[in-house]
Amino acid sequence: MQNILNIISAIPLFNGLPDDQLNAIRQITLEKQFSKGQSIFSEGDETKGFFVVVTGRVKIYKVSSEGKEQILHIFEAGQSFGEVTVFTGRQLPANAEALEKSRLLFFPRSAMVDLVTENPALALNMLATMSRKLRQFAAQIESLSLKEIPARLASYLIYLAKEQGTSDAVNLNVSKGQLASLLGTIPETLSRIFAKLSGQQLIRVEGSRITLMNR
Amino acid sequence: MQNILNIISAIPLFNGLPDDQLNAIRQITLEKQFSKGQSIFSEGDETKGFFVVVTGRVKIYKVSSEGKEQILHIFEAGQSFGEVTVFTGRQLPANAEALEKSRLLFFPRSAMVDLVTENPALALNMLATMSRKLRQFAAQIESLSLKEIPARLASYLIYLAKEQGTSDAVNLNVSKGQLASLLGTIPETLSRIFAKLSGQQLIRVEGSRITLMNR
DNA sequence: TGAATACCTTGACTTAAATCAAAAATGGAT
DNA sequence: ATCCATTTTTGATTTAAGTCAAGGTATTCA
Repeated sequence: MQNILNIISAIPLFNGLPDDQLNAIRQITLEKQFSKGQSIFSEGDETKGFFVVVTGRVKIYKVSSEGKEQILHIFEAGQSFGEVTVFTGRQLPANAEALEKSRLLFFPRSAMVDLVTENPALALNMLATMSRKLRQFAAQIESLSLKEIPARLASYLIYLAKEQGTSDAVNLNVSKGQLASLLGTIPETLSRIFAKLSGQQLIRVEGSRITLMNR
Repeated sequence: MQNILNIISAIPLFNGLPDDQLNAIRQITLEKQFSKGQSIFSEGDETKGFFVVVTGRVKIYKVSSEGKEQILHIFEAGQSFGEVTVFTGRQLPANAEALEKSRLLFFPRSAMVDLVTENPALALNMLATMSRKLRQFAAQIESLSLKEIPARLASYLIYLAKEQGTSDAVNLNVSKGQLASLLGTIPETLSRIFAKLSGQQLIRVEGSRITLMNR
């Protein structure tokens, strides 16, 4: 098993913190394992702390009264989630589930509040992290309400290409059903859009590998 | 004119701060006036700081390439906006415009970062404020993608009733056109939905006064 | 007061996407 | 490999909401 201190120091949230602070953080860290499909927390649960992904992937989602699922975000290694209510102490606003076998670090709420209080650099890091999330959410709201689905898919593919450092071919890191939920639609519709865009020679779809032929 | 210190101490963001800190904040505060319809900042502008509404109302919105507007939020007295990029130093992700004659306080970025660094209580307040915004955004994403428009309108009316402390009658604080944008739709559609719900005796619409007859 | 402007509503039509249903493809597990 | 379960695709249909166009109602300002 990898040294927890090494893992912690590599997490963007804790970037640039002095060693004694990293050590203090290690003291309060708990390690948790989740298997594929396992629930991490549910909407309405009380906040106990927040998580950082060490390995694996976690989806954050909401479910409508009719059972339709909307994915808010998918978090990968190094990213934190669940901190939204750590500082307001309310109920969690969404569900979290492991998309695959995942190793997470857990930071209990009150200990974390203490640490942030004592450590301005940590507070600034957390503020920056939350700012980034707010920006992403604003983009997602824009996308959901202003763009039709082919345009949402296009921006997502371009975002993925940037993410993966490739300019013309991307690997979907989620199933097409999950992607549909992330884009705010359903698998049937997404499938038709893939077919349409392929027909127009805009993309080429080979399983979960998509080639962009015309940005 | 009201004492700036009094105003600052009444802002939720600065709740519970000691007097010397409030004084330090006053030192960096600038006061700005905006007339109805005046732009406060635009998407892509560089971040210079953030704002708190003293009087008036401000809308934060995005515009699609076809010119359709989506309101992300409307801020009223005591609420802050624009802090999303103060801690990451990137371009502003949306536009801000005064909905009416508004008096705002402006807090320059670098001075604010210094203050937060020196004052853990302020850092926690800011974290709590941003958490609340993240929660609201998550709710908005859910609403936009999981609910059809009559349901979005219903939740907004119920939210307004709670906000205004009335159980059965609410006053729309925005024009119906603005409300349409806030709900992610267009005035025509909203108008039809008002007509439909009135026909079903679920609400009664008298100008900007809505009576809820059946929650 | 009356004109001008902005705001709101209604109607006819179009369209994007959801639903329902079923077939095809994929991918593990034995 | 073969079977089973899940995921993905395709087809027919429905539906909610957007578009375009025109009329009505307020509001504001001179």
